[in-house]
Amino acid sequence: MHQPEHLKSAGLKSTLPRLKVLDLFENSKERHLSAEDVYKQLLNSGEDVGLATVYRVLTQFEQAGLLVRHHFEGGKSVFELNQGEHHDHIVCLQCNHVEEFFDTAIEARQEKVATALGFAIRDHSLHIYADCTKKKCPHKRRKMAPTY
Amino acid sequence: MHQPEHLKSAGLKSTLPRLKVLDLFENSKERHLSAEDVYKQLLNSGEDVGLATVYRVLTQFEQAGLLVRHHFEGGKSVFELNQGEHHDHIVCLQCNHVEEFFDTAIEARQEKVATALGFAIRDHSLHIYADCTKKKCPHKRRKMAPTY
DNA sequence: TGTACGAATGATAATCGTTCTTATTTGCAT
DNA sequence: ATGCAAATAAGAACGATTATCATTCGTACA
Repeated sequence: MHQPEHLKSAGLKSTLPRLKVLDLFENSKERHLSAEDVYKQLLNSGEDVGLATVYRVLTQFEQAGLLVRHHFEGGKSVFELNQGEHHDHIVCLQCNHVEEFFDTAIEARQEKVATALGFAIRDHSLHIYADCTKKKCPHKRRKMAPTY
Repeated sequence: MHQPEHLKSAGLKSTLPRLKVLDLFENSKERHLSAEDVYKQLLNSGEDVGLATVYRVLTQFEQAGLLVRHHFEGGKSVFELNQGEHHDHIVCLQCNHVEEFFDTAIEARQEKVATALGFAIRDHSLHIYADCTKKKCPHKRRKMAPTY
């Protein structure tokens, strides 16, 4: 477990809540978690964290570059581990599962378009909302609130 | 003024608040308005509408296909007239002005990617957040809350 | 042209995700 | 060990949005 170094190098004290949150993202089945998701999972694991702390920690991790924040439809922020390579998202409308993809052509065209309009891209988000074409959606249907 | 027909054909009674909101979108300088924007502008015009009504009407118009809703960063929904042709958005980080664009290559690649992953696209949103490359941002700086 | 009835409205309470406040606890350098 | 700044938990506060409900309005029909 090399997490304490992650935190230190990010200029953050190595505290229990922070370690737990980081651990959750590194070991959870779902890559994409909302604050509420993180909070509930920690409570279920017997941890005693406050919701406010979860929000604070997630924001700090985002600023430290450990996590990436996404705004899918539905009003709540969703976070995932920052593993360097940028990617876009396709959200299954049946089960809310998130698939990641990266397309060089799309990225390149975005640069071209922005340049043509006189802008320098700082960030972008491309979300595709789609239906599975398979007869039975292979993604496990979620009973709880969508996690994205 | 052919608005009453718009409403009728959408299965909506032609009421004063609805006419006023539609009129605002058709005549406002800004294409992109939030619920709060609409509410304030109507109040400034001397109309006596309730905020709840504005939210209700905007949602109905979205469902009727008269308006399109966008979720830019910042937590609030922004609406614009639905004029048929889909387009994506580039948001100026200096002034929050929204520029629209459409790129066939990007659209095509999205289809390709989705198909390859076994999805049928139902909707998508591409938001580019960028800085103006001109020395002075040509877009009027907003003093009020961002309208996008 | 009036009228009745259901739909639409405005005021306000409630909800949801998130942030702020504050008293208390914790990490860690000394 | 000890002190102090930083971090925490609990809950209040917040902004955007939705729900509730009594009142008003639009319109089909007499």
